Amino acid sequence: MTYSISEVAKELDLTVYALRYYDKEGLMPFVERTPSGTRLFKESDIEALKIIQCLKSTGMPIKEIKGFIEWCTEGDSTLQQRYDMFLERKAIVEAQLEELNKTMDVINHKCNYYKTALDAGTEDIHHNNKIGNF
Amino acid sequence: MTYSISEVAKELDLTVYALRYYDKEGLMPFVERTPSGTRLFKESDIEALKIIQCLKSTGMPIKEIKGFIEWCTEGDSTLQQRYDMFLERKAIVEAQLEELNKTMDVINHKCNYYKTALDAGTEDIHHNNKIGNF
DNA sequence: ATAATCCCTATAGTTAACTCTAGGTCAAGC
DNA sequence: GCTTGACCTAGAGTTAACTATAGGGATTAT
Repeated sequence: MTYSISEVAKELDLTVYALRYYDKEGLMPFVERTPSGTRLFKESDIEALKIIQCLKSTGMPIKEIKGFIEWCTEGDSTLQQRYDMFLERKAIVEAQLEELNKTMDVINHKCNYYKTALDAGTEDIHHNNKIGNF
Repeated sequence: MTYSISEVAKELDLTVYALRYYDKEGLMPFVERTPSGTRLFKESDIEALKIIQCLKSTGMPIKEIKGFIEWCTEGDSTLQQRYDMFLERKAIVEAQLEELNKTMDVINHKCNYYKTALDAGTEDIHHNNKIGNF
């Protein structure tokens, strides 16, 4: 069973344009074609695209993802590089989580700040501990 | 006590170019100038910039942040909007955290996958449960 | 008093990741 | 056999957020 590019786009919630762009950038060397050139996506291709989306969501640029895909096509000789890459990604995501949690703290503070001000009817309630002009 | 633009840039770990760009985009209407036009940053300005950085880190575009800054200059009549905005940001950050945690799960799976393959010397160890071409 | 070093504005250039258009092919339905 | 709709490529255009350059003014160090 295979899927057309528009079916895959719908499934992964991205555009047909984006998929063709990924292909052009070398992220999909595994996708086969009909004799007339139409892409045929297998189930495993969709799984591969999900990994690509995962890497993208960590902030990895497409050119680096391409490098990873190339390692994959080179077989077992690149296992170490690929392992190291995922360890590095793990560290990056850990840092992002930490950052995002700090951001959440600030946002929560601001929610409380504005809740209090709104209840009081004025921001002046935060007179001296009002920071940063707002 | 005031700070120069380059001192603020160093403190907040961004470039002088970026700070001037933010100013041009209307994010810093509160920063004062010397008679000759040099920006003078107060402690409260730096705190405001930290909030701006926080909002940016949630993925909020600069034009929207500008809207928030404008509300701030309009006083208590915009308290409700500002409160709603932070509630919305909170929801967004919650969703981002959830996404990032899912990403982390996938990355961890891949770390295990490659650790196992590396120990075995070959990716073939994952024969039938190998998904997505890698 | 002059050179170095900071500051300024205005504006042009950069980059990533799409997004869209033009022009064409191909398979299915009427 | 012809229209319709999905597919294709090549290449131009878009957008956000900087980043850099050119040209000039002010302050500090020698």
